[in-house]
Amino acid sequence: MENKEISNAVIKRLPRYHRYLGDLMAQGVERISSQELSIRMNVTASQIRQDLNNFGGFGQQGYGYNVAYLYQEIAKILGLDRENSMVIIGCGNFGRALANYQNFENRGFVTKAIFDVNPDKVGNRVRNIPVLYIDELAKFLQNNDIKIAVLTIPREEAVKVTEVLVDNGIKAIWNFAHVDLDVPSDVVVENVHLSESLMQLSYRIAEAAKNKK
Amino acid sequence: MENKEISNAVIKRLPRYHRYLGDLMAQGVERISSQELSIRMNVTASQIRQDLNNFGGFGQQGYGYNVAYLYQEIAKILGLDRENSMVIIGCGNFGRALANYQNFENRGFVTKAIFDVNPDKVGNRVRNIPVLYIDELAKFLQNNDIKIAVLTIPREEAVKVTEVLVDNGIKAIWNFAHVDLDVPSDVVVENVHLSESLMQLSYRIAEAAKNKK
DNA sequence: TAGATTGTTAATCGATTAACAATC
DNA sequence: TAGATTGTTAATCGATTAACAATC
Repeated sequence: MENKEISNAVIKRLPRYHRYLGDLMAQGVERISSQELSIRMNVTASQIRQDLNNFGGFGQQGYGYNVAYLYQEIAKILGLDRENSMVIIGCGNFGRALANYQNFENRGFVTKAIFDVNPDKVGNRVRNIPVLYIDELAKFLQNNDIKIAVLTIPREEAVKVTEVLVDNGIKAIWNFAHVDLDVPSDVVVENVHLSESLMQLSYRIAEAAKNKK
Repeated sequence: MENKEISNAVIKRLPRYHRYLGDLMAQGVERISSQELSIRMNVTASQIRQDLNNFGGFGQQGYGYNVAYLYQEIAKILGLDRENSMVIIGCGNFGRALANYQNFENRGFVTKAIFDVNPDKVGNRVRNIPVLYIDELAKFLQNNDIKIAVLTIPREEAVKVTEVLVDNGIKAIWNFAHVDLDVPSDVVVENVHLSESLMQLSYRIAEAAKNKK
């Protein structure tokens, strides 16, 4: 009820905590202090404690944090304790690459179908996931409980398909199209703008070159 | 010389300005005020003016900004006015997807070669880009002026290959491997952690579900 | 108990927004 | 010139870091 409104900065850091804790578990580490973890992750111990305390007290004074327990709690916070069914829109190189990525499935992100406009691709399977014709998307969404739609299609198509998705109750979109989608406030969009990421890298190269002079 | 140290928040927004200005150009818009642009981009006009003034005064009082000019200036700031040659390490689904992405080339990011451990893949071509054996990487870097190395390989391999890259003078890494690379301070790394992006989306889904109750 | 380390409050730092004088 | 809008300074807001009392 009383929602403290977690800041975006914190949310972005959660998956990284999850990863480091998973690595620690794999290394057989049982407990860790915010201090030790801060050194490994190259952040401040204060930040770690502040971040975690947004969600509750997971540690114990004088002891630190139990790695396995904290790992599990963060997984819960991130919603990794349930299945997130997905559809991928666009069976191009990217769509197929994502469909083939076993790792997502391990974390509960299961792709149920891939959709494409190209009739030649329809009927194929990618790692046992059926490729369906894009016109069947609306019906598919009505008949299946899909949590996430992944958009790996060009911008114009992405804008059009988003309407179909929203009209058919999709509440989460993972958007690889290079466009800002306009959706109702109860639909969450996570953008992956690869060309923007590449441009940031390019900026830093240019900056480094300038500083050398 | 006097480097004002541009904040990360600003750098992240630059590509988005670039995109919106490109769209405006395509729409035939010649001039735009920070106010108009702020409405389209859903940010404050103040932020736009502050951001741009980190790099110089590109506007004119009483007029606003010339779209084509500002577009070009931001492109320069982002280093898009020169060629950024790349190599892609890993000819899996992702490596091939990136190699096939024509859009990068249009912005000056040209892939010169793809490297892989699998001898079966070596000798093939992806859109005319040769696939070479990973053992030839060091020699290739010595004989070619490569700006960016793109890592689309598993984490353990990524860590190993990074050593080869750094030893052979690579100063920029676009890292798709789910690991934090340890590099000297003059090497810039831009991470694309897809599973972290997906987890953030998952968090927001979980959060929305909680708030509904 | 003494030592360690959390949870949390207070202080600092940085980024965003507001305001307005400068100027086209 | 009058109106519009920038460039920039000042005010506010939020996030990070420091400090320390609580407590295991």
